[in-house]
Amino acid sequence: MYLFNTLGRRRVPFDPREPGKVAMYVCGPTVQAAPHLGHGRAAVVFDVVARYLRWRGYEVTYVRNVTDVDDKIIATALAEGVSTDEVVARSYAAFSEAFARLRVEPPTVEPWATHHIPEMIELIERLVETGHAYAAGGDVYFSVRSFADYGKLSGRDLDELLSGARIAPGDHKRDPLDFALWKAAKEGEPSWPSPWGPGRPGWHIECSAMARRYLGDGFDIHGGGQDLVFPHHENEIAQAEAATGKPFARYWLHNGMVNLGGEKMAKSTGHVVDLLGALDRWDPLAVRLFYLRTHYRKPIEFTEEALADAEASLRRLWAFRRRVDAVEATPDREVLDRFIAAMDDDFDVAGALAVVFEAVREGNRRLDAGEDVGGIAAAYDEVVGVLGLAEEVAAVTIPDTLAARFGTEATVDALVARREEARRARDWATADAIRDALAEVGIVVEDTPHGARWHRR
RNA sequence: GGCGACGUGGCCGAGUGGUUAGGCAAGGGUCUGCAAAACCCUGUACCCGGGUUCGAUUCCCGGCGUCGCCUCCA
Repeated sequence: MYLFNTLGRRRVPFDPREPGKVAMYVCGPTVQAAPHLGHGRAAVVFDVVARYLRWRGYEVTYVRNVTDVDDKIIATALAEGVSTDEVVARSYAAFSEAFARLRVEPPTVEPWATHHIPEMIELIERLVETGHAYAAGGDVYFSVRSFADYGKLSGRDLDELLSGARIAPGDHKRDPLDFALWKAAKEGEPSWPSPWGPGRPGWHIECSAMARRYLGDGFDIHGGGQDLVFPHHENEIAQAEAATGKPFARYWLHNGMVNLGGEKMAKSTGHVVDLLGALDRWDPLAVRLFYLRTHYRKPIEFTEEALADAEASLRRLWAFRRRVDAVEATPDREVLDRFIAAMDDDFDVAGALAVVFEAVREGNRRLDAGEDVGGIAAAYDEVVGVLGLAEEVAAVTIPDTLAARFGTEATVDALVARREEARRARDWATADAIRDALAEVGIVVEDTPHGARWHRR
């Protein structure tokens, strides 16, 4: 299995810290506002990474944090005249709902920043003790120049960074490159006691502290959006490695951005497509497929056509599976092997999807020929399950009035049977009327040589 | 300006030194009461200019273009 490691910018063999086990940490959302399409991508991408690794037999510990203390949360609360807790609760609920609808499995651990202040303080203390950090005016800063490896992830050169660096008013930095580990409390802000006085953690320290808390040093995979490479992940490495002298994370994976009109979606500029809104408008799994059909490291452009396209592709997949009843066969080995070959190559989901579509075509062909498709259908269930794209078969209820019109019970099966009866009698008018009536309540009926089949929408 | 990624057929999107990716859309056909689904057939694409090579979309150099990071950001 090969991964593209941002650290080193190369495709390298994946070799976990402990055989058979994978420890991974992914930067989760700052619960400040409603999620947009970009947040969904990161969640789905790493969901598939975790699902796939588990499917391949690894015992995966997946940690995805929640950042619940931050400048913008405070600003939003202030602007709306509500508590920060309220802003956090509202945003967290929206993220959770969106992720669930995208069929993102919950991580093994979902640590909240504010529940890990002691771990952060401890890490900061170690940095101060070892001379990598200094307190100034109630703040504590990381001394970037004290960490020789600074820039190794993002490929930055300290002297070139200088031009962009700045010291904001009120900072007590000794060097413009330094960044805050701890910020002294200001009036009306949430704060916690610390050796440097009341305050709150800087953004970067939480991830270093929580990743170490749950996964230890030298854990396997650290993921996040490409926009976090610098400075966030660079800083995480600096803090953790300066404090411990040990490697922090071994493989760094970064997902590409979701663009809108050629430009990255960004919360700060309001240049976004609301995620929950999109999930209302399109099938959530079509949104999931929209994310998945492009390699995770590439940017994707949001367009309505792209979503419609994904929906059509999904329907093709699902239509095949509906043609097959219960599957108890052994999954087709070739399909599985080709799927694995694609996924093992830095999670080439697009390539893996091609395998699925080819299997579907072969399956349909065999069904048309009256041949057995058990192995293919079983393989389909395996791989589509790993990708989280299987159709959800929900219970269907229809109004009694509809059934009454055609003199039958209020079940889809009863109406379909009634229609079959009409068809046998060559009563096309009744047959079509039933089909139309079912269509109005979202049921599609299709005739096959072996009788009618129906499905939702 | 610095660092990095990318540029594939109507659209989306993998991949490869020389044999069909795949999806969507389109046209033709088979099947079918109609419809839907499905299957078959149809498109020889890889930014531009050099170079390496028997041969490059695939490697190297240059150019053009797009995007990301360099400030909060999935």
